[in-house]
Amino acid sequence: MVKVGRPPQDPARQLERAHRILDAAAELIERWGYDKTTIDDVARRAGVAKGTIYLHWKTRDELFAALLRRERAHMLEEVRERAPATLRDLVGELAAELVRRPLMQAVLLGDSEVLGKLTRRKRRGESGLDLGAAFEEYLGELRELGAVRADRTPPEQFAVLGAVIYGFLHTRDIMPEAMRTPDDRLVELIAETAGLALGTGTTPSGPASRAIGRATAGYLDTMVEIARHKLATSLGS
Amino acid sequence: MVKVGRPPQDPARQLERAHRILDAAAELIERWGYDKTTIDDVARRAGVAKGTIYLHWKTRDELFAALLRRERAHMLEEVRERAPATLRDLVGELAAELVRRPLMQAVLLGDSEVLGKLTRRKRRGESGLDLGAAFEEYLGELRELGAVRADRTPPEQFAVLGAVIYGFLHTRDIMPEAMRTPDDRLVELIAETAGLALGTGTTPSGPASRAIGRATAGYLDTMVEIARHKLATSLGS
DNA sequence: AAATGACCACATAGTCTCATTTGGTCAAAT
DNA sequence: ATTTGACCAAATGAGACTATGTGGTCATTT
Repeated sequence: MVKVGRPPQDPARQLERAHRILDAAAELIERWGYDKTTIDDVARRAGVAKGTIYLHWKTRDELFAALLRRERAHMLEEVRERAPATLRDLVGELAAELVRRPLMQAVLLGDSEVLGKLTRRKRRGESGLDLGAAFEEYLGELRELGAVRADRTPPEQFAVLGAVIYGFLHTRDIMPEAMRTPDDRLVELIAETAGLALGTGTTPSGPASRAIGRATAGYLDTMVEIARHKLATSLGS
Repeated sequence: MVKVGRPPQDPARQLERAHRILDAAAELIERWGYDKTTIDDVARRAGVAKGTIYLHWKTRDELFAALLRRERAHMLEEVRERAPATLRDLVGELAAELVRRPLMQAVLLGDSEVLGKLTRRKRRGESGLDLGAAFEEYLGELRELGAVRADRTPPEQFAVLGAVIYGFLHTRDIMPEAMRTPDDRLVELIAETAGLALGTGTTPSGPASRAIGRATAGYLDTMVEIARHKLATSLGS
């Protein structure tokens, strides 16, 4: 009884290859934009044949969806690792990640230079809605803990936060590079503005403070979990 | 000695005609956008011949520049009339005017649907810079009066304000109409956010309060003056 | 002098054709 | 069982030419 055919591959190697392909895609997209990045380019850069890419994803769009999901998952994981304990800090960490992640920024701002034809498709498709729902829930908790103003509904709070983050990031990349606020200062301004706009301005008591930290950690756990799950789906596991 | 030729026209009638032309242009631009609005359309709607328009402005672009300047002057006059006495109220009145003026909003947001090819030209050409300079001066005064936080430079304050206004207005017209915050509530949110983000949170004393009112009125006077002057230039006087 | 609208140069939109590129498949190689 | 790259249909782009529409002018009219 002799063995025939090639033995099955190590799934870990396959995953590693998927990530290598995504790395290649990320570099190319950041440099040339979605429209001008071809599957052949990606394959060449990743050191695999074109067909191999189609072993992982059925279409070009799915490849890029996976890329964006991975980016989001990494971003959220990074934020969670920094363990922000308040809304203000959470926003700060989020902003800090955003300014160093061109892809996430492009998605947030709907930058057609980078996203090309898929500019308007992914926007409210997923990030918008369930990210919004979970966040509003989190805001509700904070409100009961007296950590955010009670004179606005959670959807309004969410709108405020969205406007602040969106506004700062967009004006940033409209500005002539010369007179641009340095990134780290910008992040501070975003965090502080969000804190002032949403917070109550009072210092919470010890127990309340711990509860706030727990709520924030919980929110991040949820988000990371969702992001990871969606990523896993996109990597075909 | 007999009179020859046609008697000179009443300058007041000419001005009235210029405004009629601008009215026509405004309606058409708001409806069809800059690119799709032709001089012929404007002439027909205003009830004058095409050549007449060129008696007022040398090029199409100058006509539209005049239109935008008139709009801005009207907006600022309106705001001044409401006599806001604090930064918060100033922002509120400004926002209220913006949400009801599609053209100003288009300029602020760089809406290419409306502005077409001239999207990126007028932006930092004038509104951006000298509006910015005068505003930063005003912020400096408020700061010395203890009405705004001293932990940020005026350019930073300006950036914050820009981001807030920009962010709210942009997210507003991205949103599906259904789940949009009502305009009046949105204006409140903008004003309040700006107040919280820039203000010191303290209630100023009587004299300080009056000084703040005076500074605000002074700023508006300056802006109205500049706007009127530029408008006058654009109407060929 | 003031106003007009026929007129022109020119940019843009449309159409057709031909050459190249690209997403996706699959028989062959390992 | 995996991986590959030659292969194909379909999309995209380049080129050449025409039709249309538009900003701006100016001889003519009032």
